[in-house]
Amino acid sequence: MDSKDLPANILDPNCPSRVIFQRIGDKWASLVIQVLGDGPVRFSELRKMVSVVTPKVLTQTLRALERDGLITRTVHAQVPPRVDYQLTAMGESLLQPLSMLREWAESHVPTILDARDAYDDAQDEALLGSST
Amino acid sequence: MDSKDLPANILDPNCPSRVIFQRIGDKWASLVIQVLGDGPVRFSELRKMVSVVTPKVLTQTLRALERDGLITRTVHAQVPPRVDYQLTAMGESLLQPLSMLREWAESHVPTILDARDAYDDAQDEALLGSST
DNA sequence: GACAACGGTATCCAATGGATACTGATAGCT
DNA sequence: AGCTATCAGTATCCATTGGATACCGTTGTC
Repeated sequence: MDSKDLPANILDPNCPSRVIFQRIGDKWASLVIQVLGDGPVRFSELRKMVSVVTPKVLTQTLRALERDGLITRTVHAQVPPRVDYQLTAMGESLLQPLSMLREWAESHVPTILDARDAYDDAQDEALLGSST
Repeated sequence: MDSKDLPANILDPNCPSRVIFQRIGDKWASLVIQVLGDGPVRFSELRKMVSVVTPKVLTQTLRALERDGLITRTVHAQVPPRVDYQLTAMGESLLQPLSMLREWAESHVPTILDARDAYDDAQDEALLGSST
């Protein structure tokens, strides 16, 4: 069997769902969306809340999210400028799946840290053993 | 208020949950885990199923997942060699949150593609307008 | 003894991410 | 009038990562 029996396949590199899946998994995008879950936030606030992201990368992330229709960008004609970012309805629909992931991550922190320690110790021993 | 009233905070760059959250969001890791959801798979099979990933990057991904205790690596003493990768119990517990994300991605493909087209068209027009 | 199968490494180059400095408009202070 | 601060970004440069490709070691088969 091949991948034909899967529906809208994320495993197919030509399937747009894969691209979208990876946009969600982007290092900063998912954090931004979760921050915006509480309402509109302006650029400088986002920078503080999603620490530590450089302005260039934050801009890239926001543009990508805007392009995909997950957030809106509202410029207020003021000086100094004020730009608000806000989730769209589609963006909000991402909050729940994302928060499940976040909960998973938070609840498995200790187990994973233990696994890392054990793995690293095993590596160290293997190295020591091979040199003696 | 600051971030103190959030529990195990993903937004805090010093919190391990953030690192773990981003490992899950890794471009290849999440795909590998979903492929392994159906049972153990050997290296070369993984390469085919998670197309298109280079061996170097696949190895990096697998080592990282192994280190975090999400998968196990089993070497069979054969020639040619056979190495199976398999989810641990913790790895399996990730399947459900991941599949929710996958379902979200798959179901929103058309909307997002439309949003992209609209955005790109608007950009094009803005460019044309500014040059005339 | 050449070749194929498998699970990787090694090497090199391109793309991405990140640190830092800077811009442009204006309001407020001195 | 000039200096400074605020804000939302750009511009520039460098480090890290990701990716393409070639190659390796082992052993069974021809």
